Amino acid sequence: MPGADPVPASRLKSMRILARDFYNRDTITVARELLGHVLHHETATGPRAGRIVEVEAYLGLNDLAAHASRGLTPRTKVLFGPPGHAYVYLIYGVYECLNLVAEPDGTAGCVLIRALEPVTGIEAMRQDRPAARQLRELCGGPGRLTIALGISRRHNGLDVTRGELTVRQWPEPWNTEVVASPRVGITQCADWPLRFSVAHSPFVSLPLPK
DNA sequence: CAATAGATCATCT
DNA sequence: GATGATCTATTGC
Repeated sequence: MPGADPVPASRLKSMRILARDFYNRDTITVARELLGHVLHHETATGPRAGRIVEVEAYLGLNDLAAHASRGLTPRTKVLFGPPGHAYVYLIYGVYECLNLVAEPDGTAGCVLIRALEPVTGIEAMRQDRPAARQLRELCGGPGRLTIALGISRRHNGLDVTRGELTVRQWPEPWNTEVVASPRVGITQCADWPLRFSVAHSPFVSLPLPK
């Protein structure tokens, strides 16, 4: 059996959960400040968690790359709702992507979680992602990390300030260099630098920011 | 290492 | 009926 998790379950539970005020701000601030904190899913078979190292901000009506730019529809309802909730959608009929809703109730905005540094439940993640040969591939990509953590559309609309899916504050002070670069895989607003990643982290997804 | 094709379906036109 | 906020395997340089 390989090495133990960097963050054991007991330590995970002692970390404070980010409260709704954290998310009740402009989307870009929320996106940048999410870096370094820990996405935690308490599954039926135990905790799985990873430190957030890469995100993208998706704005409101003026951001044509954002689902919310089409206005209020059944799908985008959660994006226009209160902050601190999960927005999970199916992409290309195959993968699921996790976003965290920002901005006050009534204003759209969300942060796509793009990559994690795995810290808890690594063996369980590997079982669900056999294609990942390297640790860096386990949660390096929005579709990959949802599989690794067991997150799916059944989490859409969930409150992430309590319950099975939360974000926990990294306990130590952390000075990190944040890199801003264009978002991945979009055609509209393709030059807006709304992808934020931890400089020099080996867990950031491809293509690497410039 | 870079480019690309195929998988597959909810959502909106 | 077209279109993706992607991943993987495969091909080609």
